[in-house]
Amino acid sequence: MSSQTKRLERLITEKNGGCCDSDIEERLGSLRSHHSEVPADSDADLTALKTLGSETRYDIVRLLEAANRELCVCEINPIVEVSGSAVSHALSDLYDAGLVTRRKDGTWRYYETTNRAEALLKVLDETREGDR
Amino acid sequence: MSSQTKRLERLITEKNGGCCDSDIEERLGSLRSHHSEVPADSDADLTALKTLGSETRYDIVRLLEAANRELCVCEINPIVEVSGSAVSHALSDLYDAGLVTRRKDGTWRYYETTNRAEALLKVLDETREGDR
DNA sequence: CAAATATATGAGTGGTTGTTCAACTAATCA
DNA sequence: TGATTAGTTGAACAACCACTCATATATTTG
Repeated sequence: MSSQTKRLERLITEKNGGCCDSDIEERLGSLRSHHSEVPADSDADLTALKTLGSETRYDIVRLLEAANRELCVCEINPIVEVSGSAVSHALSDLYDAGLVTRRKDGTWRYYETTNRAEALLKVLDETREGDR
Repeated sequence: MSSQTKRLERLITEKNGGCCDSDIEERLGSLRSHHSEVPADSDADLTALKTLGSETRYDIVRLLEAANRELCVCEINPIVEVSGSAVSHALSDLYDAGLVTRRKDGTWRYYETTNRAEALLKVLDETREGDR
């Protein structure tokens, strides 16, 4: 028995007044089944969170959301304090992560937030310091 | 004039048929004001996103959410595939980020998701591949 | 077609992050 | 008090990330 399950045995013993092997298996099985409920494409979730969780990219998405319309790269560039190249990298990452859409118009490129990005920002606004 | 604003001048010229310095200033001012709407504690947002955006920590929060009750560290340890120390680090980070609560009971430590964490997971579930 | 422009992409690099190992604290119990 | 146990913390290090610079692509214009 691993040291991990020994601790669990002790917890069950203390709580239930006793513990046999099947109790441990049952508890572990229950926890594992919870764990397997993790959505199939949790990778997409992780990418979205990771991508939005960097200052430059977060700033850009906030700007797009506040503007409430698609913005040209040349409108974003002068506002964000990194090189044009960094903005381009950031927008590309955001696009790959499903957080912005892209539209070409001649030599201009327009970006706009997706529902997912907007929903995430909304939740952040709504749960600010209102934690349990 | 910076190269950044030259591009913007060209965009306004093409779209409006003309562009003077005040047009550029007006557009820049508008964009800057949008940008300043970024919530005061965007740091907390960034921390939350960054913290939830790592596989181990995301897994733990998903487990806590699915269990729908507080879990002891010794219940989390056998499920997640990293060392107990890594789980402890992860839980500590999640706590600092406002994504889980902590409760001590003798030598045991119980963790549970916060509203913020639950709300974020819910949005991820609701916006999965339903992007615009 | 050549020049200019808007943006994208790749390589390189310093800084950040997630993990493990070892040492530590706090609580229980003999 | 000493031993045991649950969990935390710090140091160290490999892996990863975000930036800049240089270069490339695609579109428009002369």
